[in-house]
Amino acid sequence: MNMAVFSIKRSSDCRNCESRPKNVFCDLPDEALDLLDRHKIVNHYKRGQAIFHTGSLPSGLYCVNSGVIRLEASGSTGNNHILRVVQSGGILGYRSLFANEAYEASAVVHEDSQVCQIPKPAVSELLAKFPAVGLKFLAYVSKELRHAEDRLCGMADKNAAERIAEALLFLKQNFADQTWTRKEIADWAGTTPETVMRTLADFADQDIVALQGRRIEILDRDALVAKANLSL
Amino acid sequence: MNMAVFSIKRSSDCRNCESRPKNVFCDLPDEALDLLDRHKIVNHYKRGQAIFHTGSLPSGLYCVNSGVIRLEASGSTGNNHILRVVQSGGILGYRSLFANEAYEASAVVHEDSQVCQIPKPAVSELLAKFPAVGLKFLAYVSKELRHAEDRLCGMADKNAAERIAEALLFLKQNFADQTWTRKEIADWAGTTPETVMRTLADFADQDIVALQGRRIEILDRDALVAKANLSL
DNA sequence: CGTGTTATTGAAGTGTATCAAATTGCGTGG
DNA sequence: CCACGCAATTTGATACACTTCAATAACACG
Repeated sequence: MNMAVFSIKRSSDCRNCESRPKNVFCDLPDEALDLLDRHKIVNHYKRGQAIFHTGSLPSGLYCVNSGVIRLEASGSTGNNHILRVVQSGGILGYRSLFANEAYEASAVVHEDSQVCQIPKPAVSELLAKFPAVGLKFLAYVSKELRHAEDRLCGMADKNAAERIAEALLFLKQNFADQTWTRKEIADWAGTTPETVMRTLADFADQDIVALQGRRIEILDRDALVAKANLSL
Repeated sequence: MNMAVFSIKRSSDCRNCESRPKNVFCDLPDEALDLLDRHKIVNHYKRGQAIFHTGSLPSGLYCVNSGVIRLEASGSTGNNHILRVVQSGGILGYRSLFANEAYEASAVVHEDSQVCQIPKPAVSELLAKFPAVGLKFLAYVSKELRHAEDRLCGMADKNAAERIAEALLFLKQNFADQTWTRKEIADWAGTTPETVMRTLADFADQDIVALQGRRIEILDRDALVAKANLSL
């Protein structure tokens, strides 16, 4: 919950940013990248730090350079939910900014990260001068909407084991070298750490995963896919 | 499941469309409205008809002129889910079009509707010539994303009664003169018709709602809000 | 005025949360 | 670098909210 940023500096330039080929700014002309360069603020965050908090108003976009960040929404009852997980090439804070709403979730650093903040006025200027960026974002948000609605359906007609299998596939596939606690898996799958544990033990019995301490290794990906009962 | 459209005609013009002030096209210049007018196709659909189906590819946008349309996703187990409900001023098919994906849900007419179809090329032209439209859509999709993620959290840490109370508030508030079956309420709230029934009976006992046959009248809105335990 | 759909109520079964307690593993500071 | 302390894991027992199945009643529609 420490919001302090332990290092602020101007990075060299966006043109050579290794995360750019993977994000919405991938094929911008140099002029646009210069615009970003002039206004961006490079920040470094350590694990556990929050980049922004639920309820506060967005002041710009966050472009993740390196590291991993969780988007967590905290329910009224104290339960947390991991809405999204973002890494190099991902963007944070776009939903609230474009909808002109307060943040619905907090961005918590999962692995030490370098993040560029692009102030709101610079984003506006970018969108005004390069409309193609807006369309890129439109596609990005639209895909995220599908993802959210998919999960919504899954919460309703999948059981805990199916959702946990799905969570394992998602987390391990996209963030292979990260460690995820039982609670984090539960917060993603919409269940409890105990149920995650029992399900993992069950999967281990069937040699689908291997549990070595708190590490989880997927042994039989196909079996896990079958367990997840994916609709798509 | 009848896809036949029982009437096709060109409407007078978008400028005088009574749904426009409520939608993303609200403050477009005349030139843009002319563009829409030249390309749009006005269709009429009857209750139960599908405007598009899960899995098929989008060929344009649908602008709802009048009527009510449900967006239904059918799960693998046969359960349906109502993802969104759209009426005059709403747009359909935008998510798939912008994400360049197949439809994730089917659009089923709930109340006889008049819908304008705007072919994909016309949408592209509109976005290219009037970038502000893209930003409008960006805000629209971003808000929808919040809605979906809100519901996602609700599915995880609310019980059936809370979700049903929420569903009643949503459906009755936005679509006051529509009738909703127990199954439709269940499909929205992520539960079963039986649980909806029992919860409604419970609410009726407490004089929160009145049940007259299959009509539902909300007697005590505040009590229902309390039952829903809204976070926002 | 039938006929199929929706509503309604009951009974039974179970998946999953909850609570609790012991154990393990990890990071931190001495 | 080791030991300590705390957080995460693990397992068990219990409870109950909800689904599921079933059967009757009410309604709406052609």
